[in-house]
Amino acid sequence: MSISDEIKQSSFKNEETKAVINLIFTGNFLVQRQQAFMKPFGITMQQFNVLRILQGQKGQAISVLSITERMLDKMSNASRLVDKLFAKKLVSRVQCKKDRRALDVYILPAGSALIAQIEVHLDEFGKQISQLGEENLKQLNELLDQFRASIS
Amino acid sequence: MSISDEIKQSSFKNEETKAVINLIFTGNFLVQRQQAFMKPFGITMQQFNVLRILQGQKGQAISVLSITERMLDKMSNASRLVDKLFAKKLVSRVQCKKDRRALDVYILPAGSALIAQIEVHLDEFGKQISQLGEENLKQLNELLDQFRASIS
DNA sequence: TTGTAATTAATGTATAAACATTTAATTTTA
DNA sequence: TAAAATTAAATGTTTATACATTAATTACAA
Repeated sequence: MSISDEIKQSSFKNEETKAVINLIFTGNFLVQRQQAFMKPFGITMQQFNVLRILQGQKGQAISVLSITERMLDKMSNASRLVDKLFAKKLVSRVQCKKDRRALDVYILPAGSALIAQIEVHLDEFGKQISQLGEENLKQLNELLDQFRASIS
Repeated sequence: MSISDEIKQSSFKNEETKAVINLIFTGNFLVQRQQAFMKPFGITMQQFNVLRILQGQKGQAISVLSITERMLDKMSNASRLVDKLFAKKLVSRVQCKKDRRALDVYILPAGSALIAQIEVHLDEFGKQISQLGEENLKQLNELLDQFRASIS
């Protein structure tokens, strides 16, 4: 379904406006899909994102600030997200010895297990997308990077 | 800045995963930019979006349901958005005569004026994006439509 | 016609986001 | 070193979001 049909708008002022709307719409679309994926596992997309960041550390600790830097949406509160994950016993956290302001956050085995479980589903999702073809995807990624770069 | 640098992730599992993350990130990026644009005008992006939908009606009335169908984020509550715009005296609403369940929502001159004012800023934004070139933008729009289509 | 289903919008509510402020610890600098 | 500035994380608060439910009206079917 083209963006025109999705939002029932027959024409756009110009290709730039259309791209902006198309990008926001597609981003929302993906967020909603991912949220739906996560829901049965009792976790939000943002929480999953944090878990994945921790997983990427391969056992090393990471501070709340570093988590924020790696998050897709830097506005959301990493401190509270870690809180939620802690409450679910998916992560642990201890005061950093080198800097007592900071927290060392680790993923727990239960967290890793949850990620693994969810990633099976995400792989299915990825397979569908791969229909687009590697070349098209690379081009898309490049255009997205260029797009953001065009905006000061 | 490439998506790798933006979220400090040196590599991605595959091009599909990278595209998903890149799309969500770029969507967020745009939403935040647009919100920042709107803020000085005392309006949110969602509210602006509704105003623009009403503007597109060229004076004709539109129901709350039809507004929802045209919205980028269909989860948000068009009823409450219209409420907010009504409180700001940017739109009017009257019970539809043909179907008393429905509301006829119109944009008021003050609403049109606000849109015009904000669109000057948005045009500046569009100019920056146009650096990408018409062809690239068309390709981007096409890839986005194909991308969504690839997902059942 | 009359009861049932479907549709339109509004409302209730728990949670999350956005953003500012606070607290504690560290770094800088006068 | 002591005061000021900066940094890391937590917290407070207002508003928005997600989702379910409700209320009113209309459409449909027995």
